[in-house]
Amino acid sequence: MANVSRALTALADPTRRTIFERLAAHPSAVGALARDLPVSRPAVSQHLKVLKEAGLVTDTPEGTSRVYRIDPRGIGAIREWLDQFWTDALDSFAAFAESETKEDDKP
Amino acid sequence: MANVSRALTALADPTRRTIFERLAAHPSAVGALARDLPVSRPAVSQHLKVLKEAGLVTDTPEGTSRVYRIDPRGIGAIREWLDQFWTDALDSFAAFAESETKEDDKP
DNA sequence: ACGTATGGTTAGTGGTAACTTACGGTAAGT
DNA sequence: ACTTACCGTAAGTTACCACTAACCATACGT
Repeated sequence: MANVSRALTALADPTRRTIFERLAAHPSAVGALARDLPVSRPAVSQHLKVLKEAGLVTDTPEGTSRVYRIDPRGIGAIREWLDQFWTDALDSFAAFAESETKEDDKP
Repeated sequence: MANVSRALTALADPTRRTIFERLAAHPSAVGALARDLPVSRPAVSQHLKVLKEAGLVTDTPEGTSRVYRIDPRGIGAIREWLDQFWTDALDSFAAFAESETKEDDKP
């Protein structure tokens, strides 16, 4: 719940979403990410820190480099949070839609 | 995709998440929401505008009032976006975890 | 031991977004 | 017609966030 808050704020930034999608394709190091992005390397490093604190990515030291990969638990937390409303929203919306169509039947 | 971007940025704000969760429980008007929130009524109105543009809520004029309800399509868009990485992330993470345990077997 | 390569951290700055106050607009009741 | 209730919009202020520049730390190769 509290982690969902940070996860959503983390994914709200377009640059962080790009980094996240890129890591979903294949794990990468900071420099490799910065080379293909229009921002500097420190910026990428800061974004990765936010993503890591949100539980969305994990880092592993690999020699002198540092490889970042996606942490499925972060995505899972958001999914669970969304599913909390999913069925209720569908039911509520279906009931509303039905009442609307009934409204149209009025003479 | 472009809508997912706005949906995520919309849900990133804590106040908007509160409004969203409250609407998930039961549809409400602007004034009713503002009465139970620590922000002014125009603030709630602005937040609802953002949520509406993100496809997360819908509004219906009801007499002099205006009732807001959740739009399931917004949640669905985020779910689909997440599912795009869900399986890949699980596979990638499982492979990484396995390689790590193999690493532990080394003498 | 020294140099190189790769990353993380801090200070400072520009832009953006959330909030309040004030105003205008529409619908129902008298 | 006037009043009341409900809502949206505009302008302005404040706070926060993303970014760059500069610096420090760590691991590999010679």
